[in-house]
Amino acid sequence: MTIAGTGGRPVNAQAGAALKAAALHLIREKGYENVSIAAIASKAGVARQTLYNRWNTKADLVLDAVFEATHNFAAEPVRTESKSGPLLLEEFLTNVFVHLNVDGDILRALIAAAQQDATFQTAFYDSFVQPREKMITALLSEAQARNELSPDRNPEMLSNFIHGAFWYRLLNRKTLDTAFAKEITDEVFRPHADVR
Amino acid sequence: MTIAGTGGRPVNAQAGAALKAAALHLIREKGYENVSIAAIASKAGVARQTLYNRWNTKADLVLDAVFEATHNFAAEPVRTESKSGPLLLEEFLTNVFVHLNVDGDILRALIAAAQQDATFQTAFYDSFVQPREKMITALLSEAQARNELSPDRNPEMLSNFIHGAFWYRLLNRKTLDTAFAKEITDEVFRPHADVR
DNA sequence: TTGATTATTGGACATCAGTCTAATAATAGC
DNA sequence: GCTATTATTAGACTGATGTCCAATAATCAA
Repeated sequence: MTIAGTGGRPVNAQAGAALKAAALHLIREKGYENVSIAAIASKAGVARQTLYNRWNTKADLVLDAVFEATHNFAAEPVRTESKSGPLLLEEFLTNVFVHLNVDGDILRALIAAAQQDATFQTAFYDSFVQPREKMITALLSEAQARNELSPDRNPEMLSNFIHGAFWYRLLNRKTLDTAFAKEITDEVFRPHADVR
Repeated sequence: MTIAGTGGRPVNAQAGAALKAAALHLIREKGYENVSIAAIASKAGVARQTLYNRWNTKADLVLDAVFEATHNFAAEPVRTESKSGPLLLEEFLTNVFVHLNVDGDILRALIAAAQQDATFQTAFYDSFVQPREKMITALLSEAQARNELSPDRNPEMLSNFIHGAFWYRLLNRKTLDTAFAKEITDEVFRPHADVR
């Protein structure tokens, strides 16, 4: 443990921003696998070590970059008196799918990286996956409170199903469109028999 | 295009078997990411090029090896007069989860490899993913024919949901146990209101 | 201005995947 | 036995990741 001394050369914030921008630009152009760390550093006009000073792996950098660039995607759906649970879910999923049709390849690469690097896995889960899981869980719980969903159903489990449904399609490169958003919604909010 | 001539040194079948065995052994011991292709070839007592003569990547080799070693896992469920659709599904999922609790790390690595290599992705999907998807689709279609499932539900979509549910948990390293198999089954076969 | 401290840089280094090549080995047909 | 053919082997080579290091640059405190 070193005690932080005073002074010292300050971190160059521009370098970090340039690295994120370079990474996103190159990866959207050539694809995640075809962009080397050296290429990103070079395009950012920065030494390779500077990148490693900030992130452990390419995945950590890209997670940061894509998170920053798309924080408005898959945002908390805006609740309104007039919007029903099914409508909110369908809109949310449609938004997510729009994002995935743009950056789906990057997300597939990040999911892959998470399988190969336990440290990145928890970072990815905590900062990206888990929050979105909770958004849908909350949405479903509220729908349950409004009696749009049977009280004996488990919002967490349903959120698991919902995310699984489109992860599976994303990872197997099947289409994610509005029709699929509707199918998921219909399945979740399918009219059910009264319990006993 | 070369026309296959007669003669020539025959392929050494033992080399292929030794490579598959070495790969499985090393990977189960050290983990997929910690085993190099050179180490597999070395353990098999074979030149590295011999491995490349048979498979394009480590993933292709391991897919072959794990497929061969576990073809009895996730096998077609045995139908019986007395077994209901829910029971068949729950048993099937329980079997799959037993397998995943043994070789889940390998499958996560293969799913990751599929995201990084389009050629492997189709090989993996065609030989491994798709057949299992169809098993569950068939199981659900039969249940539908026996009126255990409403005719307005879509077995293919449900199979997508089911696989997604446990892929999602597998990829996020959450537990896959008998309780989860039951939860999936209950959700799929949940009593529904009559249509209209 | 000087000294301590921290960031950045450029380069070396080990390891790995994947491609390629020349030499050698094992077969079939003659 | 001889030739054509194909598989195997050992090794070289390129490009990539990740680690390490010494030199230099930029700041604070005195």
